[in-house]
Amino acid sequence: MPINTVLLVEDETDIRKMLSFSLQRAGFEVVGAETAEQALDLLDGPLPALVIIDWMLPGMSGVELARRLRRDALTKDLPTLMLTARNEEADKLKSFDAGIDDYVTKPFSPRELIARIKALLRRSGEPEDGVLAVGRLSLDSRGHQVAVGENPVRVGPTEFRLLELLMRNPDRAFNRSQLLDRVWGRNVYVEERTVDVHVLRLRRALSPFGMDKTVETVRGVGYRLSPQASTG
Amino acid sequence: MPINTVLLVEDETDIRKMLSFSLQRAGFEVVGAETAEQALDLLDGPLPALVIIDWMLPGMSGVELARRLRRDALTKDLPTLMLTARNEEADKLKSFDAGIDDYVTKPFSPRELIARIKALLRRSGEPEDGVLAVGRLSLDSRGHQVAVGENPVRVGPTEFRLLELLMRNPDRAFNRSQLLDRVWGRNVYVEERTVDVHVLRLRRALSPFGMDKTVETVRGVGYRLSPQASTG
DNA sequence: GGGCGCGATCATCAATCTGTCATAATGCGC
DNA sequence: GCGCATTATGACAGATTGATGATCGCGCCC
Repeated sequence: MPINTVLLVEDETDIRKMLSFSLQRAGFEVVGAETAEQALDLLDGPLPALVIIDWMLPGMSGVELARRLRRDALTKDLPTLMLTARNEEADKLKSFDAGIDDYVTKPFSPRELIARIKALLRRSGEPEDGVLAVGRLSLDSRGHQVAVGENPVRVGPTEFRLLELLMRNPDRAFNRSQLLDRVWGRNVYVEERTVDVHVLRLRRALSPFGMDKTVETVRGVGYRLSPQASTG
Repeated sequence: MPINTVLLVEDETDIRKMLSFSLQRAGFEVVGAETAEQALDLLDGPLPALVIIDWMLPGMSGVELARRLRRDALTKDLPTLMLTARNEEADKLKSFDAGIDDYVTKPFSPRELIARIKALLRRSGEPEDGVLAVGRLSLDSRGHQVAVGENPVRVGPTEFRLLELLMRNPDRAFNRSQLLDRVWGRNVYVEERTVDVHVLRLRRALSPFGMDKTVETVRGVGYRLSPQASTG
């Protein structure tokens, strides 16, 4: 289930097909489910970006499904949108109470639905941008933190930027000049050999976790981050 | 502007008062603005949790205001809700296009409005009851109280807002400029180093409970609240 | 008017980071 | 194995950056 996937839980085949078509036109991947149970099964795999739930479902109701999603830590942040034929205040409140993020009443125009979906996705947008990971090594650029597994790793500012560049470009070798340009900034006069020292310091910080081999020397060229070597 | 504050941009006094009343009953602090311009001024200070915008405003329109909020890095994540007397599809689309998160048509019931507000805040990760918790540390934005376990912690107003921001964004590093913008408000001329002093005072208030390590220094950047370090 | 709480600055001290060098170690071609 | 080229490492002095204590001023309440 790719990132721009929408899980559509709707038992009526016609409506499901129609919606699938509209959603696909708008650039979404659509995965359909006919029942809440089937939806829950699908959610055991990779998560979609959003779940659209029909109010009336055979078996477990849409509201109950929403409630379950909200209860499970894994799915509780999934944006959800309720689809319903009824337009009653009580139903709306019940939906919101179940943790639904938005509520659309049939008949609705596909355009409105798309607009609402986009608004929802914008809000839930990209909360976890900036977390790079290579093997057990992770770097959170927003939080300015490096860790191996659960263990935080202390690195200085320069080593942080260096690692960040390398992690953004795994398996790519940089020569010292490129590293100076991109980590230190252009027009900064620093001896090329200085790079070596910072690579050393970075390796030293990673070595207690056996990840020092991850930053490889490319003789005659420079350095490279190699995901392979992480399983050292 | 405490965290559970709602900024209400509505030029008609009667409606503004009515809504303020409902919102306050529901536990929100309300700050009113009569024009988009006034709202923008207010948003130079500490940010509210949500902005409610009337479609029709004298001067800058509600849609334009929404668009501006979306454009500014500081306010682009603020949940927004549009209030309108019109119920036309085109308007809705225009609103969503301007980055509005939800859209409520007059006449609406206060209950529905509250329900939608709560749904929005839930999505943006805002606890509705105003109690944030990180480890044993808890902060009640409504009651303006901080505690570690059962022990209340005395902190000054500025330290409170600072902690509030950090607790809402755990594991995220802020530089001093961002902290000044979001805690002190924009266009407030305050020395960057002043942040250090308030961080110090905050740590000092937390240290009797061993929670002072929770506010971490990110050298060369600023500060970060780390749930990990709380188990000190 | 005189405490009092709070907030902003400043000066100073301490911790950490940085770039560079000298020297040891290593890899590589022959 | 040899010698050259390249990289790793330890040490260091200066420069940055953060922590801390003290001070000053302001608004408020008695």
